[in-house]
Amino acid sequence: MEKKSDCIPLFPEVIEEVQGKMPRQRDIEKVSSFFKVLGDNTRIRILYALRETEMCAGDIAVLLNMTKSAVSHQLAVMRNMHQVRSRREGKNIFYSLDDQHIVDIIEEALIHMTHVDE
Amino acid sequence: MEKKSDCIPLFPEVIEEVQGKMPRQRDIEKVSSFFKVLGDNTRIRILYALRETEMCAGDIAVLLNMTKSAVSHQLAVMRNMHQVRSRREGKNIFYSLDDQHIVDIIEEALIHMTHVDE
DNA sequence: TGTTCAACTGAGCAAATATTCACTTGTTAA
DNA sequence: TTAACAAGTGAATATTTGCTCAGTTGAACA
Repeated sequence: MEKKSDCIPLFPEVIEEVQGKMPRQRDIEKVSSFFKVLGDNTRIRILYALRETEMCAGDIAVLLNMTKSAVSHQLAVMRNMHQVRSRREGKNIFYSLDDQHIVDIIEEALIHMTHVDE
Repeated sequence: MEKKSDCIPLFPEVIEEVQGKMPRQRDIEKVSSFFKVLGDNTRIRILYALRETEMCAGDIAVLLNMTKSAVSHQLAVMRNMHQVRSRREGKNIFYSLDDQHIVDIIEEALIHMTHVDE
């Protein structure tokens, strides 16, 4: 691997120790990808909507005042990340949160943010 | 507010009820901004490094094999979001995680992601 | 005071990404 | 089978954003 950093190590032993305790790049990538999907206004609004009840795609678009295409694209992203799941019923496709884990995360985030003044 | 959605409400009563339970846009913005900062490979690596110990900016750059400028920019973003804090000691500036909350979040995320097969 | 070094910062650029637009798919009912 | 409608999709566009480059700031020490 080529050297890109323009810094001289100040505490090489610290760097080495931390180096050894870093998670695998593969796992880090998973974590940041997961958070990246949460880091968008539209997608977070969809999650907070689905926290209340399942909804069909078109109604989500109405709720968020967006086109169904834009919503569809975002739902696909969230489905790939297993944050939402879908179920077809006739012409409609209903979306809901994929599991309890995602509920916990957005619930806790909201509590934290609401209580942070600024 | 202008109408942008190209969909006809299928369950207007559901939409209205969810509408009433949505968090304030202000809070939603805070949450998504917070996650957006977590949704980057470089920044997540910095957080996992600081989980072990405080480090000075240059050593973080060496650890991640990046320029100090690139790291500095990201540290500024994270400092603004209160995810890391800094402390000057002579010519060095040491960075550490801002509070226990951020530790919990990245800890739980890692556990979750590590256990998700794919 | 002047030099050195760690770190920060603003402007610019290249890559990533959210939305739009036009079109396709899949289902229901006439 | 055809019409109507909900939803998905690919390409194009516009915006966001991470990194580089060049220069600045602040602290230690000769």
